Order: sequence, then C-alpha cells, then structure tokens
Amino acid sequence: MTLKELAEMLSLSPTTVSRALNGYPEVNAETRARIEAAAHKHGYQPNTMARKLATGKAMAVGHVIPLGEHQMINPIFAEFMTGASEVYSKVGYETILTVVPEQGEEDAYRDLARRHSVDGVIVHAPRTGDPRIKLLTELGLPFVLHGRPVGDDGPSVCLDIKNARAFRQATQFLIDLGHRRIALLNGLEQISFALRRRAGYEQAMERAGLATDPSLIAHQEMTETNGYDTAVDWMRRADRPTAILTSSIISAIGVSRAVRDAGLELGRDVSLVTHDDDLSFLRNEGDPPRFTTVFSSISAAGHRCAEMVLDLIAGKPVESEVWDCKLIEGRSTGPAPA
Amino acid sequence: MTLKELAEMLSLSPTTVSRALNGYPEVNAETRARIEAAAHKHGYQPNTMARKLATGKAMAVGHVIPLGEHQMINPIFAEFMTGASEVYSKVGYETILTVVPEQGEEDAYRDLARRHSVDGVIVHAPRTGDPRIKLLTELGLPFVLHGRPVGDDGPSVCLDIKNARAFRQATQFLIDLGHRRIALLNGLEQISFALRRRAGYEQAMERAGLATDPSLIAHQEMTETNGYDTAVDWMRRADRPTAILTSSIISAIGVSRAVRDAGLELGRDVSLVTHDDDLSFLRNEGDPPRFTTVFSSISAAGHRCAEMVLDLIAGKPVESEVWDCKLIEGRSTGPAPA
DNA sequence: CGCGAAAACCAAACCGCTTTGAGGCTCGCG
DNA sequence: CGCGAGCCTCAAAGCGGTTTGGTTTTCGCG
Repeated sequence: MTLKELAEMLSLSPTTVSRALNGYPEVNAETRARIEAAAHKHGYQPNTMARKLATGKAMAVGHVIPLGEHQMINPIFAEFMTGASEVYSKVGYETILTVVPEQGEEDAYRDLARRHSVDGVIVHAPRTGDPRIKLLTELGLPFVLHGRPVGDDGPSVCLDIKNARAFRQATQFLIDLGHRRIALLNGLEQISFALRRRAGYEQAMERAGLATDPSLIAHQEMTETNGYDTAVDWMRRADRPTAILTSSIISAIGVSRAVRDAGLELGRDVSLVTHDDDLSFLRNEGDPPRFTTVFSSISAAGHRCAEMVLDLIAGKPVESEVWDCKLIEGRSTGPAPA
Repeated sequence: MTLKELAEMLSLSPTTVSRALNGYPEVNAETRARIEAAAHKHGYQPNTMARKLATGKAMAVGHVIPLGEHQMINPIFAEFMTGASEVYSKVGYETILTVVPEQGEEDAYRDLARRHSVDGVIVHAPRTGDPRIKLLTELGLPFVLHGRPVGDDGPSVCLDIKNARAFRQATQFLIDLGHRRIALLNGLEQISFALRRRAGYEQAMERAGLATDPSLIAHQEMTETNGYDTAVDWMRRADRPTAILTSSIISAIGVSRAVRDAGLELGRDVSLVTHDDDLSFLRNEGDPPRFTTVFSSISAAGHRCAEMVLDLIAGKPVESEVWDCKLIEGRSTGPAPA
C-alpha cells in the first residue's frame, strides 16, 4: 500500500493525503478524518526509505560500539542502549547499532556520516586524546558524549557522572572506617571515567595523609575473572589491603569470590565499595544491600543521552549534565580490622 | 557529494558512474578506474536512503528485543547481537535494534515490515504458542528463529542448541556421581529452551528411576539475585539437594554465593552444573574451570544466525541447524556426599 | 566495403514520499 | 454584484540513487 494508491482510492491527491497524515493544518477536518480512517483500515504505513529521502532526515541515531580486546563486549553498553532505544522508539526514531573492532571505529563514524544513515550519534567512553570528537565535529554529525572528554576538546555536549567525587567519597568513607591500605581496581586506564575515579581516590588518600601504593592500583577490563585474579594476588600478600574499591559490580563479584576463597569475610576482614551501574541482571539487592556502592543507573543515563541527542538533532540548545552518584551503605564494608 | 556531482566532475553520466561503482560489466576498465579514483579522492559514499529507495532493499536486519518484567534486559541478547552485527557490517548491512515492552513486540514487527525498514529479522527465544512466527509468515518478512519453536508452527528456519540432550547429559553426569536429589534452576517457563532443558532433566531422572521433586524445580528470570534467593531456600532444607543444575552462568554465580553463605562448599557438599553461553565478561575460566558446564557460545550463534538470515534474504536455501553442547568438567562437581 | 554484433555510454523513467507554488471555491463585505 | 481573503486541494518538482531502453562507436568478418 503506497501513498499514491491510498490517494487514488480516496479520489484525492497524494499531497492532501500526505498533509493529512502528517498533521498539517491546511486540510479539512472531515477530509482528514476520512483519510485517517482509510489509512488505518488498510494498514498504510509510509515507506521509511522514501520518507527519509524526501525529508533528508535519517530518523535514526547511531551507536558505534567497539569490541575490546578478547572480543569483549561491555554489558554496560547493552544496558545503556536499552534505555536509549526506548526513547528513540517513542518518537519514531530507529536505533542503528554498529559493532566494529576498536581500530575501525573512526571509519564507522565516517561511513555513517557520509552515507547519511543517521542524524546523530552517541559516543561511548571517551578516551585520552580521543580522535572521535574532532572527527565528528568535522563531519558535522551531532553527537552526545557519554562520559566527559579528557582535556579540552572544544565544546561538546556530554552526560557524565561525578566520577572523581564519587570515588573520593567512597575512599573517604573507607578512611573514616579506619582503613589505611586501600586498593583500587579500576577500568581500562585511558578511558575518561577511570582517570577521574583514580583522581578522586588519590585526592582522598592524599588529604588523609595516606600514601598510595602503586601495586594496589590495577587497570583492566572489568570482568569477573579479572576481578578475581587481581584480588587473589592482593589477598595473598602479607600486607594485604583491608579495603578495595572497584569500578564495576562485575569486578566486585570477582573480588568477593577471591576474598572468600582466601578464607576471609567481606565486610569484616576486607571491606569493598564498588561503583554500581544498576545492571538489571546483577542488581545489588538486599536490605541492607549486599555491597556498599556509589550508585548511578546506566540505563537512566542512556535514556537521558537519547533525549539529549534528539534535542541536538532538532536544533534545540542542549546543556551538558553531570550527575551525582549516591553512596549506599551495604554489607560489604565495616571497620578496619585491628 | 552526490552521484550527479561526481558524474559532472568527470564529464560522465550518472548512469555510468553508478555502474562503475557497483561493478557492472559494461564499463570500460579505464573509465572505471578513473571513476573509482575520483570517488575515493572525494570521499564519495552513496546516500543510503536513496539507494534503498531505488533498490527496494533496506540493507538492514532487525532485532526486536522485548523488555521483560522489571525492565530486565538479557545480557545474553547483547552478546548474541555482537556476533550478528559483525556479520552484517561486513556485507554492508545495518543492524536495527528495537527495544519494546513485551506486549508491544508484535506491533514492532508489523511496523518494521510495513515501513520496509528491514529486509529480515531475527526472532529471539520463541515461546509456547508464539504469535510472532505466524505474524512474520503473513507479513512475508524473512526471519530466523534463535531457538526452536515449540510445537508445530510450520516450516521456519531456526538455529538452536540441543537443550534437552545437554541437560540430560548434565543430569546423567550428576547421577553417575551418585547424586539423587538434583534441583533444576531454569529460565522462564514458557520459553522454548527452558522447556527442553527441563524435559532433558526429567528424562535422565526417570531413566535412572529417580523421582523429580517439584519443589526442586524453579523457573525464573536468570539474575544473580534470583539464583541466590532460590538456592538459599534450598540450602536451608533438611533434605537439601546435593546437586543443582542452572540455565545460566549468571544464576550459577548466585547459587554459588548461596552455597558458601550456607557454610557449604561447591564441588564437595553441593555439586553444580550450569549451562554456559560464554559471556565475555563472565567467562568460566581456570584449569580446570570454575564450573562444570554444558557449553555453547552465544556469540557464535549470533554470528551464524546472521549468516542464515542474510542467505534467506538473498533467496538462497537455508537449513535449520541444531548444535551440540559440550560438557566440560570443572571444579563445581564431585561425588555425592555420603 | 558493408553489415551486424559487441562495447561503451547516456537520457529518462522510476522508487515513494514531501513540499512548493498555484489554482478553484466559498464566503463576507462594501 | 464584485472582489479579495481564506480555505482546500492539486500538479509537479524534487530527494539521490538504480535501471531500462536506447544511441553511438568500434570492430570483426564475409
């Protein structure tokens, strides 16, 4: 069923039918009703491609997700995308997903822009010296950063959480409990959020006059196994840390397993504070919850980023946002052992 | 840069340029080279929308993923999609993601079909009496099922693993170790794979002359917390199971935590066999690995499903496939306690 | 030399929708 | 009654490609 057929069926011109269905004012109310009824009856839906071509809008937002080493796909992306996709769907936009090896990322954006496949994109996890920001600016493709850029990369719209602040608070919380040897299990070093979290941690340590031990800081992909392995090493040390900060609940689960395997108890022998993205399949449940966390919902972030990029596409002014994390006390922390 | 501009620049007709770039034979080799060079130099990429409209092909595959209750998004989908997206990208297809509340799923497919946004779709996790199969057949939209349909829903192409066989083997493995009280922690009841896994489990039990205790069978969304909560209950019972089967490594992690919290040890007091989809961020690592599993890579499945749907779109004949799972012995199983 | 076929290229139609610029009609008012 | 103002409706021109159906040129061969 095409617009033309529908128009013929109603003995009207395609113009009128198009206007009626798109809510333009210059159509008789009665005619409009007739057209809408017929469209609905015959299940007419405009051909997206034709409409896109005619309007020049792709009606789609792109998400390029890079495969890390080991084909690792961050489950956090998935959660974020869910939040975002819901928003797009609601306004008739499509979500276009491009999965590429990390080195192909720039080409992916370039292609999207040149082929006019999307009206805007979301850029995940900006890194140090990230080339994507400059590229997208040049390409003139509207974009929203999820995570603040590192350094000064010109004015771009981003949504981030207060990573430094959250980790400063978390560290302070542990210090207040009497901990002195505090380890940090962070995400990949060059990524913006990891840098900020580390900075927050170091600030708190410094303010308390505590030295940071480089061997108690690890940067790695946030998998359960990585968390486990690192924590196992730490637990074996004579001067083992009495508290650990982790950047993801996934690593935290690994750490938690290592602690037990070492015959120790979380919250008594070793304290743990983790960042919690509120992954739907790994919720930090219980009352009090299992882990002490700094919390910020990743799917809410996806939701908001989607709204922001849509506003950007619509030409509305958009302000960057930086959200607070919430410190939630759970059962994984306690006073430092004597 | 449009085709026309490029053609003018070269003093050629759009026809010739189009043919040259799309590899049609009726173009002088020399001319073709000239055209290709110019296209590359000016970074010409055909406008996707125009091309789609002209050819009538959307050059895209759709994945509709339903949000379960509690906004649960299955991380397994994410991993599957990664495998699939890579394949699409390689042949210049796009991945279109639609996230909808469960009840909106049918409309989502209907819209995709009527608007010609995609050339084909992947259907995830068919359920009992799944309306999607009939719908897509009616709509004439090529599709590949990930998971076998329940009952006879006409001829459709699917990719599945031998769920019943895997769980029969896993159960038999436990029985051979002397276990008698074996619990099953399964996925949501109406989903195809859960039904088959349960059937396999029951067959093995029956063959061994063992009664299945309905209170030792649970169907639920596969989250860590669900796994934990259920296992906690089981561990508290006087007649607690000595072995547990789980449908996902995520639940297995929850179970594992519950077992320890009960002061028991996995592989000694309680044995556990889980299905392992090989999630990249929750790999079952170690030597021997942490869990005894029935293994099948979900991203490989995504990869293959993508190839299948592309073949289907291309009009090639496609056969359904059912893959074997591999039983891998890890540290989570041992002889039944006396 | 003449003729038909093959090679190389092109003009124009088309895909299905939006949108511009132009009417035709009705109505109110001088 | 005549005329300008709205109100509706429409024909036609894009959007940027692909594809059909020529046309021109070259070439082989009797």
